[in-house]
Amino acid sequence: MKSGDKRSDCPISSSLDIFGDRWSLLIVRDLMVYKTRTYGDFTKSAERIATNILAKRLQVLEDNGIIIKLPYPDNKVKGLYKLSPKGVDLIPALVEIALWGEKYVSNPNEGSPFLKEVKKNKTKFLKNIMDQLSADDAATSD
Amino acid sequence: MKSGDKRSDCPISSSLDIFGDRWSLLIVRDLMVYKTRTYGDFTKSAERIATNILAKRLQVLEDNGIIIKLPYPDNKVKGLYKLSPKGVDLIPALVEIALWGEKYVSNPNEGSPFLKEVKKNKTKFLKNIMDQLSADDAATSD
DNA sequence: AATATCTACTTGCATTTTGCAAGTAAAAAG
DNA sequence: CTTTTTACTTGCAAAATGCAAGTAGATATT
Repeated sequence: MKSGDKRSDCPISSSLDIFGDRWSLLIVRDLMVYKTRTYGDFTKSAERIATNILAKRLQVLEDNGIIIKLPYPDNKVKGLYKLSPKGVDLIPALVEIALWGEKYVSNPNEGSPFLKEVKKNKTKFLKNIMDQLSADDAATSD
Repeated sequence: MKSGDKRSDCPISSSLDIFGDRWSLLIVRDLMVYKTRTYGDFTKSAERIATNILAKRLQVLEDNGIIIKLPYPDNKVKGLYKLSPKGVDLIPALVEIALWGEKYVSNPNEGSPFLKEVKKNKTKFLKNIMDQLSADDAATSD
């Protein structure tokens, strides 16, 4: 988990060194669904992450260039987190995990509208959402 | 990590409740690459998992129906682990994680032959490897 | 048959991570 | 000027991780 210690050169292993825990990908999920989030927003998600864990995960994700912290417009206390391009590129993996989870471990009667779209046309869904999040990137960088 | 406690109904969250740690998906990776492994084989992988952790992860993965433990032919000590169909279905997620890792956190000069194939034709690669592992399923179940 | 070795674990213990509850400091709102 | 909101930090108990060593039964060796 600390930056610098890679267990091996395997890309899967190196990836898991960064986000192989129970929380990191949920943060990415929230940023995929909502585009931007404040610290407080994250604490309100269904899984109820503890604030100390949240702070650490946000730091690791930021250190690894997966998320970006921006100042909140006209407010010096709040911050706004969003996915970087590197973070946006995690969406295909996230979607595959979601599909697996829905198939094998989810309540059958609560299919999310998101996953319904994914199953209708995965390629189209990915292009749409990734383009959208990338467009936000371009917008905020000027 | 214990069976039974789901943090929420989100399929991503529920999936991570099972394999959201630094080791589980490496076990799945080894079974994807090598088809079958003994306990000792796993301990020889590059990341050098400790034997107590390995035993626990194998148990959790077996409890969750992701891997299957078979007797080793003509040997009462050894066991042979392999992916179940549910485990085989994790391969698309694993491949996306590998692609992300190769793009962002891997040594640029060591592209695996596996990933080269994936990048040439992802759909074909997935079909081939998943069919192959499923065929092994059918063979061992009679 | 006796012994050594191999295989799959288990156990003990130190370290690290997680999780909960409470606290804090600065900005914003009233 | 006081209260509230926001983003954290801190202290501490519990759980997970990691290392090293131990064990028990099957297998190979002499």
